[in-house]
Amino acid sequence: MDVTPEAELIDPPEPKVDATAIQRLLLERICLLKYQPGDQLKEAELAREFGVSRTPVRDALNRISHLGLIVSRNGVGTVVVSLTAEQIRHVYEMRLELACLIGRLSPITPGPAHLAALQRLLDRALTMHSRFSADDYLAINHELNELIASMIGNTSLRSMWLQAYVQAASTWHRVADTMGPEVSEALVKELTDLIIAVERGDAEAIGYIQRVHIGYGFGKVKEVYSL
Amino acid sequence: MDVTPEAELIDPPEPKVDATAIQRLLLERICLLKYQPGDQLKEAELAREFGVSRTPVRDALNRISHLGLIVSRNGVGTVVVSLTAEQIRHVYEMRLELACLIGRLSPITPGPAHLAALQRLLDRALTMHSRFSADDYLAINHELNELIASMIGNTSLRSMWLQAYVQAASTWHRVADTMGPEVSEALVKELTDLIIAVERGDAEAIGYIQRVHIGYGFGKVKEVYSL
DNA sequence: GACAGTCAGGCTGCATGCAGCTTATCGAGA
DNA sequence: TCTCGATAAGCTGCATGCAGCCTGACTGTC
Repeated sequence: MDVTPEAELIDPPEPKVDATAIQRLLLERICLLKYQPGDQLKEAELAREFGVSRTPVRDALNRISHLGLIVSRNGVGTVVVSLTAEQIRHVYEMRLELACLIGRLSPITPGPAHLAALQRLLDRALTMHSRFSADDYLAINHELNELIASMIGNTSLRSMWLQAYVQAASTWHRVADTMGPEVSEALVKELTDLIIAVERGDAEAIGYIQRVHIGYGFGKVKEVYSL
Repeated sequence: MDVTPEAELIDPPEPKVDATAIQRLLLERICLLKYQPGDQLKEAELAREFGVSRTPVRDALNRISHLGLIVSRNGVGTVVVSLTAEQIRHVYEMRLELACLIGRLSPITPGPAHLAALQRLLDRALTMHSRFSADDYLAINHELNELIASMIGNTSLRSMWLQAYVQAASTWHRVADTMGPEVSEALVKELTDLIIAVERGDAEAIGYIQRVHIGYGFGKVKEVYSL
């Protein structure tokens, strides 16, 4: 990991990294399973990686601590924790309910931008379908979720939706190994359904499509965690 | 733990204040309207008050920043922000839905401890009823909400319930002035209903009682904010 | 060989100083 | 008098050093 000063001058990969950027990066890494339960997030190490001091890293860790996905203990370290089986079930049961609220609380009708974004995701999903990759699947799913969030009119619901998504995503590390092309097909079908719903301007359908998809994922999680 | 009398006279009455304690205190002050929108939470000032440096204060502020009730801007300061009328409506609509989920997602049957706590709150509410005080009302309501949260079995729902409560509570500063004995009566009725439900072991009723109460509060908020 | 005690290494929590940004105030010029 | 620019004060963001707490390894003893 030692880098010569010369190499450091040559390799400044992340310009302008502040606490907010670090927060987003850490959360993304958790969702994309770059960090998995048990991994240690050492402040000094992350500070070196981002080329900053420990302070903004600490700030970022504090800001995402409310999600319950990381725990800092004095003298020990900051580790990514795995939700208990009960917590996982609770999060998924909650997501099923939240999905149904998307169409009921201040629904917004998606525009052409949403449709185009969905088309792009569908293209990527179809491309991946020929050669499945868990990482790609997670990335597409991640972007899809943010897109769905942007279609949620109720700001409070949107916040909780994103929160529950991150918590659920953090549990997929044990599912990722068992994932095959069938989840890719399910993703294609989900995106197709969403595109149809958006084309028809059926905002209410979006939530229910999400509910179906979450239920599907819940089933896979149940198997792995024997809930 | 023993302190010399001299030190006790000099020292502030808050021993062992770390970032977690400051976090709880700040949130409580927001819920109890000690801090209102527009107020500045200066790190240095809070640090002096709690007898610590700016660092744990910063950590506490960062941890509660996800609620959207405070905003820090470089060079300006950290201020308590007022939710927009739309956000307030969204939070309340969300709380109405969350209340209905209490009895559906992993309901837990309250025990004698919950009943006793409710009785104590009812006593305090009845005492206050003879001489109304907005501060006392908010304090009782605050403790009641934490008690309700302890009756929510689904951990994810509990977290979101508390989150939505804090956001709603931060908007009551404009309602507090118009509050009179009638809200005290409503609180007494709510507590009475809750006690009856708990005595009957009717866990499902708790959520619906809450929903009624939230709807009542929503009505008052609507008037003040002309939603 | 087993076990308990000790010590060193490493990590987070906290204190403190500096830099950068923003705003308000004051003064000079038109 | 009004306007605009400079300046100073204050706040947050960041860097850095120290203290306290855990843990794991090592060693001396039984």
